[in-house]
Amino acid sequence: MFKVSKKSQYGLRAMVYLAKKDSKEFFSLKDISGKESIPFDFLEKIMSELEKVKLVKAKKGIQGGYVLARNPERITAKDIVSALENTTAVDCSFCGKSKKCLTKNVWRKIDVAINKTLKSMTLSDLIS
Amino acid sequence: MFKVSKKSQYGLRAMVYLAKKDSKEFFSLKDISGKESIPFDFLEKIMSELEKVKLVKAKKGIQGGYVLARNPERITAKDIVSALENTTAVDCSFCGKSKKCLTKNVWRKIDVAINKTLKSMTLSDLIS
DNA sequence: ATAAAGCCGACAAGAATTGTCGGCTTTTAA
DNA sequence: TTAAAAGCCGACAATTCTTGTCGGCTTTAT
Ligand code: FES
Ligand code: FES
Repeated sequence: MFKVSKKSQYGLRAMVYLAKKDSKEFFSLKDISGKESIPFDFLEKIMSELEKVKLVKAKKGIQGGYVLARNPERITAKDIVSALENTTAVDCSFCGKSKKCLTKNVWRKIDVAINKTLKSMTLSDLIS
Repeated sequence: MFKVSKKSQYGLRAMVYLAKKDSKEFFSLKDISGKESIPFDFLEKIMSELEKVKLVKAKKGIQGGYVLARNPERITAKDIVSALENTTAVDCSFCGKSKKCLTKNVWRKIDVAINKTLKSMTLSDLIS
């Protein structure tokens, strides 16, 4: 519970890697997975998801790879994590039955705190 | 990821239930599990863990059950969740290899935010 | 003495996470 | 124009975590 998934760890590390380069150059999965010690096939899925939400651009073929889709200061940790996780913190099957639940507020506040924290950090912040 | 476990949901609900009663009376697993729709056997393990860290007192035999070990205003959501979960938010196998990791700060801040939030709410707050 | 409880350890089912594979398409460079 | 380098995609396998169950034991009030 509240444990950071490998997927998000890998995803954020890969994005920070690209942000550090800060160029129009494309970097391949092979390169990223090697430098960041991320399982190649797993990273492929991760980058594919990040591409679908337009955080990175992909190019096929020789000299292909990935590049950030926008400036590091316009990509937050939340953008990345939200793209990779089904981020519905509380999923309570009892909520329907209980008129006014005294515990829901706890989980809601945690949800808010997590999202606020994630939103407050951009890739640019992380590499500076 | 960052999903609230049933275990903590159940644990907190059970503790709030006891806090609402706010008496020296003992309430049985049967009672709590019935009123809060929590699987009996699962709740038994949960309460047993809460007893081990002295958040509740248990009494065996007829008329036995559980009661809060101290005042609701002296029990925080964090006390309860920490007792039930292995709460090491980040567990990164790459940390050893990377001299200075640019992403660790993200996870550390989230950890802080979660704990601060949990710590800020007592059972007494929740039932008022 | 008996019944109502909690205690404990083992274990089983289910779900989520993590990782792998094979074959496909696109792109570039020789 | 063809071969190699890359990304794309869907399926699936391994592992781990969560959730739940069970049987037998001990303690306690009546
Ligand atoms: S009833 Fe769903 S969180 Fe309380
Ligand atoms: S290397 Fe472990 S969190 Fe970055």
